[in-house]
Amino acid sequence: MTKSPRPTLKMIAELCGISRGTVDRVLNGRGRVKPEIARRVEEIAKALNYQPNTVAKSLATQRRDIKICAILHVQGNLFYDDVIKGMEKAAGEIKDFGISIAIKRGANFSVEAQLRNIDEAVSEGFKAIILIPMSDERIVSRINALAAEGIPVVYLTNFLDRTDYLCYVGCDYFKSGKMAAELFRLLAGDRARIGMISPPLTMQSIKLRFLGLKAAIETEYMGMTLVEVVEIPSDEDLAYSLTLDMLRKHPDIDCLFYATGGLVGGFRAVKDLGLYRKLKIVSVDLAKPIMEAINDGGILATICQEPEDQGYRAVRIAFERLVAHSSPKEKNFLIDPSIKIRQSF
Amino acid sequence: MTKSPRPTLKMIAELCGISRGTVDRVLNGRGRVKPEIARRVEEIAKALNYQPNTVAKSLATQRRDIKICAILHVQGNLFYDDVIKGMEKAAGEIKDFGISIAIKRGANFSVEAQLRNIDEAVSEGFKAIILIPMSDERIVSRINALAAEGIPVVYLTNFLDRTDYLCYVGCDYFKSGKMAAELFRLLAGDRARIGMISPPLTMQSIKLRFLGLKAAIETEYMGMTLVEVVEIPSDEDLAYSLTLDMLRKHPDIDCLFYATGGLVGGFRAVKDLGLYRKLKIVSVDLAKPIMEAINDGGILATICQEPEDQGYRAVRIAFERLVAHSSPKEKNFLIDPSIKIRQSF
DNA sequence: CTGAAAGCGCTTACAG
DNA sequence: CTGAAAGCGCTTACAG
Repeated sequence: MTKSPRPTLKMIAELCGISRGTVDRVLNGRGRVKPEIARRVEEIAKALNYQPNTVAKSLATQRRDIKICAILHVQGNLFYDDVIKGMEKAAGEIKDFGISIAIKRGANFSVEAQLRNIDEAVSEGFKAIILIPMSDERIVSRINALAAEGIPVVYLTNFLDRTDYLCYVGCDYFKSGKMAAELFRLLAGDRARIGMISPPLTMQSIKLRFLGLKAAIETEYMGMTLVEVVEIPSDEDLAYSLTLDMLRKHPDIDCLFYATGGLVGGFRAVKDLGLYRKLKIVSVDLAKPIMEAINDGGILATICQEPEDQGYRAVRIAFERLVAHSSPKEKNFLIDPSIKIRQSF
Repeated sequence: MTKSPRPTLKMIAELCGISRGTVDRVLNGRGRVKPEIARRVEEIAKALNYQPNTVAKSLATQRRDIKICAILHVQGNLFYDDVIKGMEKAAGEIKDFGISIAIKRGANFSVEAQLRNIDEAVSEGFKAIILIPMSDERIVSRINALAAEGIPVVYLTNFLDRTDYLCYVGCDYFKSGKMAAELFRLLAGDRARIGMISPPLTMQSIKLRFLGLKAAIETEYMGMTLVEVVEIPSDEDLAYSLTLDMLRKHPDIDCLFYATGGLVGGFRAVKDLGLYRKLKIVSVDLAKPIMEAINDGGILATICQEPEDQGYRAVRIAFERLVAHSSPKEKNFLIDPSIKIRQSF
């Protein structure tokens, strides 16, 4: 949307009466330039509002293959497949810039595996890392070491306090908790009585969702009750017995917020109690049993976190950092949760 | 995600024992090459799976500014502001490719203005056009003429039959109609009685939404009734009187699908009848009165069409055509409708 | 500390 | 019909 010819390195060099190499050194902080010259170059660059041409930049550096590493831990739902789909889409867009992306997968929720993957990525010369960080002290200090080595880190989905990172890309979990409250109001009325089944609240992101729901109930939906919150990992048998226990203990529960795996077991419990399609159930994400239950009327809505979009964004942000040395406008890139219902598919 | 060095024009030239210029002529169809040479070049290119480097391509053609024109007609809601926001985002990403984008706005729903804008764009040398086409014979033939001149057209939001276009980017309106049906089931039960207020059904896209709702009711929600459909433009006074008429005539209506502007007038009618917050109202898009009514509990949900995403996509598709000469994988790029509720904001 | 030159992978006059 | 050369805007050894 500009008209006048965009300023180039060459123009600056001519205006300063020096060579392009020197201008390049100044503007890219490659050192060894006489201070007064450096100052002059910077002035002129600013006066012209010089913006380096990223296309030319990339072409010039094309010989060395710059690599981004995405480190994911495996999980048993469609989530990561979609994240990867988004990453691959972005990869296609940036490959002509001489930037490629590799994906490393570690064992499910293993801190050791994640540390190992990070070490590998560094020794293999990756220039940026995309990571779903485990909430662990060792990861925290490893991340900060990365920052010191000049390797930018983009967090995906989960967030780590007290670390030096480039950007966090993830769903607005707090909001998704609040949205669950509103959904229950729409489905069951102002006095909904909610049972929540959640993954362990140790992960920052998971906890935020719970806090969102809680905050909404305490401040805006005061007629509603959060009857009980049960934390379970995605284990079908545990899900069965814990869901059963909760519903037996609280026959007044009319809403279930199923924010984790273990849905097959959970549904067995709901059915055994004759509550299937009676309880208003809202879930999270899009695993296969969720899709089936939505079609079947067992789940009324699910709150998704747009995994494909997350994967795509994370790569684009790392890319822009690498190619234009630019940091994202927002330190936290929060993707809006989206509500899916039966006809959404 | 490839390993072996990517083939270049130069490699092909060397393998064929000819110059890069000639290879370029063959691969870009610039003509005047001896057939047997052309054949050989094409063979080798295919064998190597040669993909031109778009970054280099763009740098080479940077001297001439390639322009994309987006032709919108003004409308009184936030929709176009968001579309433009998305376009500007894409514009930022592609400016270093030497491609810029300009936006022309015509009078609201004026076929003449749209034709004029198209003519202007052509004579000003735009290389691609993004357009919200009016459903009109003159537009149809003008579009087809564009195609003949080699100017690709990307449709936004609305779609035109029997035309030669590059891609259609828009919301899946049929699906959004079906989603409305499911929302009413969730909000009012299996026997919901729905009144629909829609913009004139002449626009393809608007009609699809209506058809989606109708189809859902006829095939899946057979207990529900579509009591009446009233078509009104976004005129507050008309909206008032027509909404009033409809609700008086059909006191059994318990759901309102407000798929157009004129909401301020419409709400006045609803309030005058004492039905505010009693009727289950679902709307479409995100104008200001909609936001207010959602916060107020007057509207329970609104089905949005992600205008920013649409604008962004349209530009990227035009861009990819211009720079890589590639057509999008899908002729129709349907963006999923998204459901927004009170806590979504 | 600085400049001249070659190169990234393509396109484009120009000459023949 | 074809090739040699210059150029797009940057980076990178290399020489001094």
